[in-house]
Amino acid sequence: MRIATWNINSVRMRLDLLLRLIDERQPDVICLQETKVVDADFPLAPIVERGYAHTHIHGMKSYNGVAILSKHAFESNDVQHWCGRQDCRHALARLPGGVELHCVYIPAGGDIPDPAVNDKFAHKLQFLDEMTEWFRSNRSPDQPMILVGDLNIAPLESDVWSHKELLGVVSHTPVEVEKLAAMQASAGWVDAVRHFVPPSEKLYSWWSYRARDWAVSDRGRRLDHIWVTPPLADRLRGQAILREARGWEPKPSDHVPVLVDLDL
DNA sequence: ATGGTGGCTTAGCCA
Repeated sequence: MRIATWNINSVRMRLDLLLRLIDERQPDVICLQETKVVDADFPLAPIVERGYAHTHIHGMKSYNGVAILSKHAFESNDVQHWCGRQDCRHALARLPGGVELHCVYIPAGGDIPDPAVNDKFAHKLQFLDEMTEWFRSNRSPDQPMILVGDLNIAPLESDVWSHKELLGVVSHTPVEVEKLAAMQASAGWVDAVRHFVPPSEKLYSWWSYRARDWAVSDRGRRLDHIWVTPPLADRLRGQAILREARGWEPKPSDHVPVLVDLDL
C-alpha cells in the first residue's frame, strides 16, 4: 500500500497538480492538508473518477482543512477536535486490516516563539500536548497505526537548512522539538522516512514562497511527516519526498508530497 | 533589520 501526504495549499487552486501526483505515483491513499474549502465545494468528481471512491473530507472556509482520499473502503472514519476549536485539522480513518490512519495539520505557530506573547505559538504547543495525551490515554503502540501530515516541526538538525540559524525560528525551536518527541513517544511512533534515510542526510519537504529561487538557495525544512507504530515498522518498504513537485507548473505548493510504501 | 510570495476574500488574515 502506498500512502501519500501533501499540504496542497488549496485543493481547488492545485487540482491539476493533485491529478498529476495521482497519474505519476498512483498512491492507494492520499492525505491532504490545507484544502481551504468547505466540503460542498471540494472537487471530488475528478478524484473519484480516478479510482478514489472512498473519501473522508473535513474542510472549512478559507483556512486549514484535511482530507483522506482512498482507493480502498474505510471500515470507519472520524474527526478530532483540539484546543476547544473546530478548525478542521485532524481526520482519521480505519483502513482494511484495521490500520488506523491519522491525517493531521498542526498549527504553524506564528512568528514569535514565545507562548506568553504569541497566541498562535501557545495554540501550537497546546495542540501538541493534547494530541500526546490523547494517544497516551486512548491508543497503544501495539495497535497498527499511521500518522501523516504537516506537523509544522522539523525535528532533526538535518531537517533544516541551518540548525544554528533556525534554533530561534518557529518550526525548529527546542520546545517544539521536545513536544514533538513526546508525541512520538506517546504511541511508539517510528519516523517512516528516517527509517530509510540516515540523520546525516539533509531532507526537506517545504521551501518558502519568499525565496528568490527556492532551488538555488535550498533553504528548506522537513515539516511533513509519516509515522507508523511498531507493528508496521517492519512492513515499511520505501519512501519518497517529491522534491521536484516544488517546481511543478504552473503554481506549485510550498510543500511537496511525501510517500511511503507498506506491505500490508 | 527588513521584506520577500501566495491563497482566500476582498483589506486583512494566515502561512
